Amino acid sequence: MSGALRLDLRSGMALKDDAVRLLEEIAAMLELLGEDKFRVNAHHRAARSLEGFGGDLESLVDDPAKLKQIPGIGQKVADKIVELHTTGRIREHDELAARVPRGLFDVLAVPGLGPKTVKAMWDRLGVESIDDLKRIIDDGSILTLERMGQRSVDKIAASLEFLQTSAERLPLGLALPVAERMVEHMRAHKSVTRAAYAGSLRRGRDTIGDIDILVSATDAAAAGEHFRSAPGVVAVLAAGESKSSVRVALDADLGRWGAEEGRAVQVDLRVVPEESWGAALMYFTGSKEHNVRMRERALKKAMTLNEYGLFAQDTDPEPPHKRGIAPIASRSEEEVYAALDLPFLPPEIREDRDELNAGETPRLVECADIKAELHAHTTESDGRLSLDELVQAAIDRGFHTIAVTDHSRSSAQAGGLDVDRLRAQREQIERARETFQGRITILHGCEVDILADGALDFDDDTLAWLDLVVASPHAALSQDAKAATARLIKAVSNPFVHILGHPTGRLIGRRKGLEPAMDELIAAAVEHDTALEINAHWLRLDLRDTHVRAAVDAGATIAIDCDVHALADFDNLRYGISTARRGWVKPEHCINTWPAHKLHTWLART
DNA sequence: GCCGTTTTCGGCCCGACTGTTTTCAGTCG
Repeated sequence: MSGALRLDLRSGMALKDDAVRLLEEIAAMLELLGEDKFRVNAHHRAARSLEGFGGDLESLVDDPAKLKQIPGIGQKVADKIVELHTTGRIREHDELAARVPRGLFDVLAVPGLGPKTVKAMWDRLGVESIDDLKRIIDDGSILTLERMGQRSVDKIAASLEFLQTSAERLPLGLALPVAERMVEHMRAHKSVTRAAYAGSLRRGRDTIGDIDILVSATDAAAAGEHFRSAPGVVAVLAAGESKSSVRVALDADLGRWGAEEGRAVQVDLRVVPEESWGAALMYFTGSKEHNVRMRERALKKAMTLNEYGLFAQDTDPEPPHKRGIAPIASRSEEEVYAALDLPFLPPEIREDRDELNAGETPRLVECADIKAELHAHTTESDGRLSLDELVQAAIDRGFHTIAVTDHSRSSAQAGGLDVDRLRAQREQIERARETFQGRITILHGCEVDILADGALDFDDDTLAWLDLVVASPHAALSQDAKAATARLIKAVSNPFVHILGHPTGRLIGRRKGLEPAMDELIAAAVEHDTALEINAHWLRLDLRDTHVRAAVDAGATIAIDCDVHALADFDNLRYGISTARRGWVKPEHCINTWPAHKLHTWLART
């Protein structure tokens, strides 16, 4: 196959996704073959760094020097990415794959099994798949391995069971309520002085692997016991002095998400002394990569950082907190950052994406900044709120503007409006404007379908007549990257379109959505002054964080909208805000924060 | 394999828990 043809086939995010996967696999295979651990780690790190890279790999591949500017990517990995781009393969990966059975990746994914154990199973017992693992458990031969007793086997068997039900990461919107209940549960205990959730949940990632709960308590043992007996706990995985792990059933409060029944989420508890709260919260909030950077920075300043605090470095191998040494900083995160000559960094940006060079604490957008909802449905299409109910809900939230944006005709399953119904809706809008006069601005908009070829559902006259146009893709969401790029660029280039709604159409864990060349789409949005939406529903969060960062860097305008269909959807704002903050969105970038006059002037620009 | 406000060579973050061990290896975050 020629390079040119291959180039056409590979675009959008495909190259990045493939590179991340192959680099991770190279790392895993090197590890299973017992290769140098620093080389293994370098591949892990390159993959993680690439994953967080928001730009288009495509545009960098012609200039390997630019590839090398991505942290963790040096000459060798850059060469591999170029090789992947031009040939569709990485020779080193092929060679390793010929030596390491693919099924071992599944075995490696079993909680509690790491490379050392899997390698021993493979070398000594010929395990090459999950089925082989089950076989050596059933026939008892697993017990012949070094350091392998019945208790370990029982844990592996339980992990295999767990994998059947909870292999995927959990959407933020399902995890956060569980975490908040657990924090409340811990605060209710008399010995608990502080409680908070940490981890990727506190960083606001769109999905989370497990929930981290941090508490300080006067009686650590009692707090741990209280934790392990919380409502919903279905299994206790670990019960140490300062650390406990449990699994909590998820199906208790899922309501309309019946499909999630039977799932469980792991919740970890750490009990720390009150005086270490800040260092511990920082440590357990992560990310891992951010923490590594922080420790490296501490070392350069002759200090050492752990979850108990920041300490002056010495040569004693015993951890400083066990020797009664007073930390330089530990009580609050602010204190620790300050001692390392850093501004406080909000949890959402702690991803080792250059945040240590921020200079000052960035003023990121907050829920309280949001003064307008610009994407909302009523009973006229597939919403559950009447027009008056919608408007009242917006007033209750202190908004100065609410836009009514029911679906257009092509979204027939959602009761989309044709031109006649849309025109007729204006009468309702006018009546509501009288009813709520002086209390809020009601905009008559529409969420107009972007058809597969990028054409919109209504002609320009109709679009121009509306106060606000949200253009969104709803169908043909599996078209190839090239078609998707052209389609979305055509939409944002339409002078009557104000906002590109849920640009990719992804549904987290369920549907991948479109994969346009994001740099090109962002550039077009900047050129035509079209806002890119962060759809706040926790199943969408679309744009995703890394693309938001790329958009902000390119000078794009952002809209954060709840895509309201029911009253509770307004509460999804927090998830959209998390994603925005992860993308370094400041209030001035986001049209929903603008004062009424500025927003209305911007909308009326055409 | 990456990286450099002490370095282009020689380093590479830190601690808790578990299970199997008479002192520690493996895993996890």
